[in-house]
Amino acid sequence: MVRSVDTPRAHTLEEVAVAAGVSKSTVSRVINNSPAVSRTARDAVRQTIARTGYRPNRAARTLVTRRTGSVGLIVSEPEGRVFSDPFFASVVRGVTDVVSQQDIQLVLVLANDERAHRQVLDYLRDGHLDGALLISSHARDPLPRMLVEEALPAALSARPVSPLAISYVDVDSVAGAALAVTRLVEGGRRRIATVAGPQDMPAGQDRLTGYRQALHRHELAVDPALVGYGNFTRSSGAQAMEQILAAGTDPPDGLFVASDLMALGALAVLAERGLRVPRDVGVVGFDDSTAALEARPPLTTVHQPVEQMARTLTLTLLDRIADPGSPVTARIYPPRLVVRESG
Amino acid sequence: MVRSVDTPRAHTLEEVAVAAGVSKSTVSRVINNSPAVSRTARDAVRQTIARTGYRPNRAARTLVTRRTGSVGLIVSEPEGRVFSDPFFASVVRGVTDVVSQQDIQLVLVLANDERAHRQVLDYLRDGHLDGALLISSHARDPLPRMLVEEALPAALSARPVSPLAISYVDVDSVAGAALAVTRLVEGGRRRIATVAGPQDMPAGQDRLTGYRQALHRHELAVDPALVGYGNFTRSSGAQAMEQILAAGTDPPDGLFVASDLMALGALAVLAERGLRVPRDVGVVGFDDSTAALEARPPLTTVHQPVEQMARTLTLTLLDRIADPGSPVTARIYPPRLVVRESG
DNA sequence: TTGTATGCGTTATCAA
DNA sequence: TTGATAACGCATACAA
Repeated sequence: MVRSVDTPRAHTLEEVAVAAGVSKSTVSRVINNSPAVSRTARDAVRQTIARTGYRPNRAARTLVTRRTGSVGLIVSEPEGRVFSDPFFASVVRGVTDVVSQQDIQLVLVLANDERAHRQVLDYLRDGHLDGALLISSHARDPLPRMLVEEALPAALSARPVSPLAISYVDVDSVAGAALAVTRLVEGGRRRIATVAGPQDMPAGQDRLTGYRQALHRHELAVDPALVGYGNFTRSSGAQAMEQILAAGTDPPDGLFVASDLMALGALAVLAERGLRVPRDVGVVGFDDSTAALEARPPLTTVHQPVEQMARTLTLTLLDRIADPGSPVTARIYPPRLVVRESG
Repeated sequence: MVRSVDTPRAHTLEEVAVAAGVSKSTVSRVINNSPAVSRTARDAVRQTIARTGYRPNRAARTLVTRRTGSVGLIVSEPEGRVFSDPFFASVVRGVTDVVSQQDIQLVLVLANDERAHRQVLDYLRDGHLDGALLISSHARDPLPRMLVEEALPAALSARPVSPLAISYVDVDSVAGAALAVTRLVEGGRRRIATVAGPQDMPAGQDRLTGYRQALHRHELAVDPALVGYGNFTRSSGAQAMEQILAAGTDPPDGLFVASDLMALGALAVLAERGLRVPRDVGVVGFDDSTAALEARPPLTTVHQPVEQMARTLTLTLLDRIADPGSPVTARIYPPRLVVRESG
């Protein structure tokens, strides 16, 4: 960082070599941490690099190593719904955290349609991207399978819909939902409704499954009228809630909402109807990030350590890029209840 | 796209040249649309390219042209608050729309601290990035000035705090806010409150200014008790609203909220307090995107064509990258009221 | 442990 | 209008 004023900045490896009195090869070795360099040579090179502020040319390096040092963040979701989701914010933080420390670039790619899917594959095949991080893919998203078939380095931010030889991280949504509903039951609630997620996504399916499991386990009936469906957005949560309130004879005394954002929508509707939380209705949600904290009243939630998951996911991908033979891994995070006051 | 099965894929310019029976130079010229190529040569090359599925190597090209074909999306905001803002989603859509059509990569960079700021500058200086798109910078964000000082290609998503020789797009927030308040006045409201934005951001300042202007123009007093401040997040909107309701003797009969997300927070508080919109309180907000559509009840808003602005912004940057001598431009979009039902 | 020489795939210069 | 040829900056096989 410190470099004397009269030292001209070195722009190439060769300039560093000359200044340090060694060959280009030696400089290259030092930069790439080759062990086959003498202490004295290494020190000399390191010093001149520091003094001259030299930084390697990425393109030149890529040309010979066939590595770009950049990975794609592929948002494979129709019309960027993901973006306004706090879940996404956490993912980005986790990913950039890992990536920026290793001087790797994160390339943002929106892949909504067929054409965009092909583009992603081309990018990987052409070596513009070393690997791909896939965010929030729907059941019918063909991208994960395409990536596996072409053996391109990739990792998913959630369990793939059908079994696939691809690494991913996820939370145990079944257990999480069951945990939420159990808490409501143990709090004395008997008419427990749920605002469920989309049933073409594992996260949506699993949370509904967990809800059902918990009810069965406590010998409570599953009333279809108490189940509404949303697509993880705030407004869809509100709609589902309205539907539940309209359909039922009695309003529910407990509510499990399958996502953060939907919880906000559902809470707004409850407030509108004059239903107090948790006096009238106990609510437990899923916690993607801070939205749950903003909920009014504060919401008891099943916590998802999204940022940490994203870090793990990124490291997994980088491993795989470095060593294509590394095994496929699946990391399932256990659920944890964060009790605030509601529910 | 169509290419016969027995045609081996061409990976280099040279392979294409051989297959087409011309020299590398000619192939290069065709690819770069040089006019100095005969029709016959051009056709031959184009055909073989299509047949072999050849695509140029980005790194090799970058090495000689000094252009990476990628621009940075710099999110210079503490702790990615921007991410959960629908404003950001629209920006990303607009930017990717332009960028993907030109086969330019979008590199996502979170620049929260000093260190990250330097990194952005380094990236640009080192030529890893051809230019930078800056999102939502605060008053004390030094990045815009740093970019200008080093003459690095950049564009801002909003008017810079202090005058700077840098291109940007923005909406006329003063006029927009005035438009909103005027509508409330003309609807017969007299005690008009505002949930204002942060006063260290132009968007926050201007909207408060517009609010004041409109009140003055209609000879209504500005009551400090009717002004609350948020930071553009949903929860801060709720807090500001609570503060206003707590402070005042009478509740307001009109409300102007300086942002989309804050409006949702404010509406939730009104609902909680049993204040009906628009019966008790007329509300007009600012429309960053879809959040306003999700507002319950539907909100009359001052519309910001964020996606289009982002497209313009991107094109501006690309122009500047192509021709560094191109003039600095500022595009201010006029406000437009989208009447839904409230207000 | 070090240095020399070659090649990565393009674009650009120059001569033909 | 075309083609040889020389960079671009780096990593690496090989020789020393």
